[in-house]
Amino acid sequence: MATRTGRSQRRTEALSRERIVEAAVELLDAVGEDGLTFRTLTERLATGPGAIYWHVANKGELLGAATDAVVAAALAVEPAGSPDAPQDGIRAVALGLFDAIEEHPWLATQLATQISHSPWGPVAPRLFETIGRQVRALGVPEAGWFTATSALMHYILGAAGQNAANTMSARTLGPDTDRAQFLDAVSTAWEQLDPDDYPFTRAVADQVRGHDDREQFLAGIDLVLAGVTALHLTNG
Amino acid sequence: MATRTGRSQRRTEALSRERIVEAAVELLDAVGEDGLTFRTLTERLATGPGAIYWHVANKGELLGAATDAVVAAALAVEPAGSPDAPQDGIRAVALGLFDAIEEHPWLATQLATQISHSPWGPVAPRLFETIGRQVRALGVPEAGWFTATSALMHYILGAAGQNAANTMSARTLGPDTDRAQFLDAVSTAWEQLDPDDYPFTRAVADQVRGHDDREQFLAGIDLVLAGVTALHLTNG
DNA sequence: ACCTGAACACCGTTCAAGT
DNA sequence: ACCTGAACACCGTTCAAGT
Repeated sequence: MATRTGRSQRRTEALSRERIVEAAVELLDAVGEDGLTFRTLTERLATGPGAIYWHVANKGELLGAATDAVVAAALAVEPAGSPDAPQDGIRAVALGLFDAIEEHPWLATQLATQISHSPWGPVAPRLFETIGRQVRALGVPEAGWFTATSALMHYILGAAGQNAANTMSARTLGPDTDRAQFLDAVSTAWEQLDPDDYPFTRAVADQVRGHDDREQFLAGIDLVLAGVTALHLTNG
Repeated sequence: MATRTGRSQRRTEALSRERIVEAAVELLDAVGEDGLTFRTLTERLATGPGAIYWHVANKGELLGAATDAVVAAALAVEPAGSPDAPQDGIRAVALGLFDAIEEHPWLATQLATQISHSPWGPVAPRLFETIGRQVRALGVPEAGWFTATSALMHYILGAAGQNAANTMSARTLGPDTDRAQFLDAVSTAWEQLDPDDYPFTRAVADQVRGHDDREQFLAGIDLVLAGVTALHLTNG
């Protein structure tokens, strides 16, 4: 009668750091950040906590490794050949991260945590390098590399995370609630804010309705890119 | 002999949601996110967990209230009279948040968590409204309000958070480690990355050395503002 | 209405013991 | 070298009982 969730049989393959990280990612995707515990993880891997601690120092390191693995996979898809428009390279990287965060909603919070708890860890440099190469390909002079790359990085992480939050919220409202319905709900909620305290937000509420979020995300990228071009007189 | 930490005597003032939130902020500032527990909080307030749960639904709500309180205070300082250069309004708001995150480093992670866990909560609209008003004052046409405001908001939160992380890391390295020394350490670490995998980051490492972070932060703001101007032909 | 504090279920982590 | 699993300290939360 005891319900066997997943693969709780005796394990055949040997344990390894990669298998543990892989299981952690699957668990994060399936049950979210709060659902990943050493209990659920050991059950899934059919082992004990001590075995996991043999391969991984602690939970923080495990979350870091899971984050890095997903980010690395997302950035690896980046097309090698540069397209005719140099800005398409950045758009591709940005959309890759956008999709990854949407597919793994826990990624948004984890990226913020990783970057702010250990900026010297593997995640931050990986992101910085990938985005930075596209900035360089854009023809930005070296003096502007740091500013342009970090502006793009912060916008991408923030906007994609915000968007994943919207997707999650829509799911919470009901499994059949789609994005349009949710944006409609947000729009309506904003329109009901106090007119004295929130005149701007109320005024903008209507714009949110009917917006395609991917398009909106790219509009933000283009805005930052316009700033890069304006300040650095890139490819005239 | 028992060490009485802080004000663990019998409490005189009545408990209230505000007093609880205030104590939570003080505790977060003093001992960080992990140090705030219902144990430490009840000790500081000389009460029991049940008393706190009478005023606050759960820990998440408490963290949300603490975040909102600090953000509201930071944004309230915003100067009422608009200066001659319209961009100074945005710079003032941005620096206000920058300073708040630096003073309360837990704010960076919490802002990300709050915005991504409950975008309908008080924090996100408050930020959006305050930044948005400055965008409007800039003369941006209504069609661009949403894109411009969210681009600025995401850059501000990301860059200020990144910076707070640097400050914290410097403190971890040693109490007498100042920012210049830390940036030097980061610069050196980046220069030692694999040349094949991180050519861009290595090339930019030298720029990081000797940069003033506040100046760097404002450079990013100006980059996004340049994008706003370029795309919307604002106050040409 | 507001507060007390013991109790509960659960968490991350450790470690002596096995192979 | 790698894994087991009981045990530990601690956490957020509940709730019957008090005032």
